[in-house]
Amino acid sequence: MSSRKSDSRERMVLSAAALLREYGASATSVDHVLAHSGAPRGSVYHHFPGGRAQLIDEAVALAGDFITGLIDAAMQADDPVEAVDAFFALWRDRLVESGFRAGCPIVAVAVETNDDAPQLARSAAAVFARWQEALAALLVRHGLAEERSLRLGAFIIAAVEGAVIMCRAERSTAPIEAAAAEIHNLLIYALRDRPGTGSGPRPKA
Amino acid sequence: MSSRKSDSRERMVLSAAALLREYGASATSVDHVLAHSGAPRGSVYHHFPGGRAQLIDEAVALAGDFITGLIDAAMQADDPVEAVDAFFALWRDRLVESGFRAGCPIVAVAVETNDDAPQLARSAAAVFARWQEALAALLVRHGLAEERSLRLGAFIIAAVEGAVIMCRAERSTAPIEAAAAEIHNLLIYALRDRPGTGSGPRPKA
DNA sequence: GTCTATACGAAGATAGAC
DNA sequence: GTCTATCTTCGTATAGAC
Repeated sequence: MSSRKSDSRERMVLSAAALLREYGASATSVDHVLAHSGAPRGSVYHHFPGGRAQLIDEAVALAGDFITGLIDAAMQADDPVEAVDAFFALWRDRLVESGFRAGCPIVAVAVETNDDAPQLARSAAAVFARWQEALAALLVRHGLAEERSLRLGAFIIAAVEGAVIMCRAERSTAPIEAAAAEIHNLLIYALRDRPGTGSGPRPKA
Repeated sequence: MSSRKSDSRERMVLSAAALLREYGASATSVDHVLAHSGAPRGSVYHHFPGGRAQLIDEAVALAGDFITGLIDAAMQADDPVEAVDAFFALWRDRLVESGFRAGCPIVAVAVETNDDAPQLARSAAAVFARWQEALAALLVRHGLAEERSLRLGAFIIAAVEGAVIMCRAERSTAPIEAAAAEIHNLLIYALRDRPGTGSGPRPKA
């Protein structure tokens, strides 16, 4: 090639995503990303002419795609209830492994974004929509109506995200385990009531 | 009295809470609070020797108490399902009235807080715990076991908070309405299954 | 693509007068 | 309780050399 491509750019986006997870959007400054990635300061605006906003935006897209992959993998389970259980377990493990420091990078951007960066809110919303569709597709495959499936998809994401915030604040897995157990119950009820099906497994205590 | 007490202090805490709701924790700077409240700059550290952290902390407590009052009022409904429906309606109305600008001030602090202000995470967690207890008390009064009631309390808060974040990002009430409908269903199932009770109302579509 | 240096503004916090 | 002035640090962004 005419010029050797460095990996600074990629490393910066990865670092930004990692910092978003653990420290939030405001704390994900250009300086911190440079320190975390080891990328050279001189090339920041060469790689990201849109400045910090572009960097954060790309980190949201990258983290969103990564988690979408995890969801898609979890949704391969035969039993839809098990699949959603696995989705919750994923987040619980992230919390525990990080000592309750790792939250959701998309939530961080969605919460801290204000009117002067409307693109970031749109990017976050797009990620949520993609996750919702992945969850809804699973439920549709198992016989639920599309409208109900989309509703449950949004609901599951809301429950996970809210629970992750609570777990970080109180440094405990209790909220996400409560959410997982209750979503588990609800899905069993929902799948049991679907047309043309005998009674399925009993809900948990 | 020996010295006339001004209301600058109270106004500053109120302004801080309002700014937390709409713009998040990082954007709730001392300057913005002063501009919003009209309080005099010279007396900030007279009223808040702990500086900005103390101001935010008091705003969390104030906003937390305010919302606790709203929850307690909603919980007075005879039917627990109606009570929780009212709780969701409360948040939905706040979103709509504010043009999807108002989120939850407690979540803002919980998400944006990092290791160098651990007290803020604790304050946020304390508010969540208080809300959880208020919701659980309602369910216990209507016959659910204490453990299940606390679990449902945490779950409902997680669902509300997650849904509010999604609603703000996509500027739509769909996520919180999905959460409200599914929690409604789940509560009907939970109350129907409680010991010594005939079948109650049917779940929504 | 990367370097150093720097401009510019915002934010938290303090000092000392009134 | 309130004022003005100031210090320091941090963060974004740009300039111009290499």
